Amino acid sequence: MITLTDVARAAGVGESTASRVLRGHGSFSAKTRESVLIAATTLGYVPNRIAGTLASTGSRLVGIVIPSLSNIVFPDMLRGANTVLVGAGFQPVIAVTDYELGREESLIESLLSWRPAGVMVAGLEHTERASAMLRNSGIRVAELLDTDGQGIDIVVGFSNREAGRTTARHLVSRGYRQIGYVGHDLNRDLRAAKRFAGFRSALGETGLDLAGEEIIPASSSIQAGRDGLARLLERSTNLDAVYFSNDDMAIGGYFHCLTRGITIPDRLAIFGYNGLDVARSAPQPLSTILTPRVAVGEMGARLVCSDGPPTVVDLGFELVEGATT
Amino acid sequence: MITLTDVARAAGVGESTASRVLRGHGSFSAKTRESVLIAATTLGYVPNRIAGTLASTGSRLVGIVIPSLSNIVFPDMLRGANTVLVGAGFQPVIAVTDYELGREESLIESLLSWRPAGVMVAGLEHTERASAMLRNSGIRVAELLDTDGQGIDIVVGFSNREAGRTTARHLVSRGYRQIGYVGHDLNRDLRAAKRFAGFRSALGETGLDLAGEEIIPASSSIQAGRDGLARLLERSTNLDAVYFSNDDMAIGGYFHCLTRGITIPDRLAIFGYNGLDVARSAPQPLSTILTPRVAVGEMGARLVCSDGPPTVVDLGFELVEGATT
DNA sequence: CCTAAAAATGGCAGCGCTGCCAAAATTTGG
DNA sequence: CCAAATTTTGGCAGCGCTGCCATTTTTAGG
Repeated sequence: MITLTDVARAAGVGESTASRVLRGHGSFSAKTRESVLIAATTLGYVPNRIAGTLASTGSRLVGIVIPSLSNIVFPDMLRGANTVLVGAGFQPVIAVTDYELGREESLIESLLSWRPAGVMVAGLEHTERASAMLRNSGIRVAELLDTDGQGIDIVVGFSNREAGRTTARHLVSRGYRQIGYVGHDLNRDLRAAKRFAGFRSALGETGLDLAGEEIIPASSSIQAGRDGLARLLERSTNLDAVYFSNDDMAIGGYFHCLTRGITIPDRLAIFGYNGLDVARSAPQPLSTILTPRVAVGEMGARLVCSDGPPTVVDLGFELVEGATT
Repeated sequence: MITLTDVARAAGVGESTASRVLRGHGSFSAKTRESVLIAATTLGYVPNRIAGTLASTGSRLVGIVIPSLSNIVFPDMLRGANTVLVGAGFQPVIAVTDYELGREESLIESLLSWRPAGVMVAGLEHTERASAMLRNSGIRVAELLDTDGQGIDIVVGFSNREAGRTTARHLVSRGYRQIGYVGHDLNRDLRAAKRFAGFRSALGETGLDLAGEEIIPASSSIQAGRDGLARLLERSTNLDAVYFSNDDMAIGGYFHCLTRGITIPDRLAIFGYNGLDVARSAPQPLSTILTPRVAVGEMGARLVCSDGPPTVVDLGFELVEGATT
């Protein structure tokens, strides 16, 4: 493997000179520059950032911890973060927790051992030890996609609880009274649980109660939404609206209605969460809450790369009145 | 920052002993183990893998280069790779090229500077220099999701060309004769271009010609498929089937038909590619080619972590007869 | 042409850890 | 109880690079 020393020798200069040329740091003559560059190219030199990082201080790595890659929300956020990070000269290192806090803890530990410049993690809930590690790491920590709780350093997101509340108020104001819920595993998806909690509480404040609920014990999917709604409607025949834990589930519900010839929104209203493309482009655009996922990733990345005091940024959400309520 | 030396001193042992205990390598007494572990915990020691990697040889990093995070195909593949990689003690480092070969080149360069244990990259097409860097890197290189071409080391995927051909033969055997195509930017998505090429050539072999095509210059999306089909049908009114560049596009087309009351498959047949959930769970399951994306990621990761001769693994694909042809 | 200031350069000590090796401690077997 | 075998341990030289500093070369100014 070609090292900087090899390049320096081939170019007939000292290694620190070669290093300066290759990094464009400090001063060197045009002639020197030339010969070093030629030597590097000729030898096919690939710098060793491991060594570079150890020698200097601070890597250009940023750790990103997300629960899943299957739920498009996280790739979306990742995309926003990636754009900003790469633009600022950082490399993302991703870790996927599968919605398990224990795994999150060990992944965070492992990420920190790479001495990243910062860490971005989805959500505010972590194990005691994970929180402690993040707090003591001495690097910037951004917690994303949720503002319902106490953050460590940087928090960028929106209130899931409030999203649930907003949905409930919307449905009630539209005249729906027999409202059901179809959701997925809430023990793992803590943010979906917060939405549901907000939804129930706002519903309660209007004097209403949930007219039925169906929670499937798996992760969210279109098929799960289809099956969930089918089961719910078997039990609760008089529903006039259903709130789904997210758009995937809601689209499944929508498909179920199409299949069964259930008229939307007259016979049944449907409301989702996320504002996915598929929801927007459906024959009847889904009524949903549009979340700024990409923007959260961008803003989180921007803040992680900067310094400043701990910050909370609420990017809000937007209720999209589709054709299903 | 706490170093191994600090831990060793606190535990009253030498640093190599502390290192052995912490890594569970070599031999040490139970008593020593105890005191080192206590010291490490007390001090909140976080190992520095940068230093560790430099001192030993070879990192536990694996670079993954993909064109996009928006197209679910890549997160799917990533998921498969991630599972295997993490299971084998590796950390993925991802880089997103935005379908630009030039950017791919510089990302590969940057990844290699982390001295990864291996690299996984989507596709077989790279710039001259990127190929050279990969070839000379001395590490395992897996090229994924495509087998139509010459690989560098490990190739895991399936033939996109053949997928296109299979689709054409299927449509023809089903009796369709006026077949159109709706696609997205083929200059960037090389694999979609290969499918289209295969499709056309197989169609030609049966004596047929494409009855119309509409290529939108943007990346694929449901809305693009909707708009694309709408435009195509304006021009070519007598089509009996349409092949879409992928399922996102096809679902868009499906939605267009639902909206316009175009009966599927009687008035118009629709065929996609990928086998996405949304396609499978739609009221009329989409006829499509199911690709083993997750398995490709898994297998690629497995091979990248092992040693052995250069290999090509064709994982094939499956034609799923839905309700839209 | 000489001196002072500025620019360019090279040497070398680490960064924190691992791997090697020799030394010390312990166990085994007779 | 002792020698031999085995286990445990610590010292130290790097891994390849950067940052500091001293030295050399060049340029500027008189």
